[in-house]
Amino acid sequence: MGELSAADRILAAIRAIPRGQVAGYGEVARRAGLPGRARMVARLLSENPDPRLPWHRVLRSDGHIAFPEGSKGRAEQTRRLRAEGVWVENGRVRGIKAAATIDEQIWGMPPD
DNA sequence: CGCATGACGAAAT
DNA sequence: AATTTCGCCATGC
Repeated sequence: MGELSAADRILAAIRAIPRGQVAGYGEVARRAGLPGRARMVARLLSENPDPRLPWHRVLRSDGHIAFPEGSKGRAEQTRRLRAEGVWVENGRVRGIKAAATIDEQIWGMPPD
């Protein structure tokens, strides 16, 4: 039977992040069965050609967007996340821990 | 093989 | 809480 490559498992883990939610690079790596390989996740994303991949849902472990301030990527990622109802402020996603508020559980989206 | 690079992480400061 | 330091992993030269 065909074994999935590490890259395929990482991509699958990224695609598995639900809309409106986020995950850290290292977190994605662990979910793909590759603990300690956050940088591999980052490398794959940097070279990913698939526009369908929800790359914007992947952040640093501290909730920060990896792209530098003022960069196009930072702006685009912020835009995409907000479009899914994620609260982003100063290149930082809030609610990493308290991700599930009552409203999110009921409406699948944080309150206005 | 050694060294630099990078969409990283955890701990120390 | 923000930065710096150091560790890790995959690649490319």
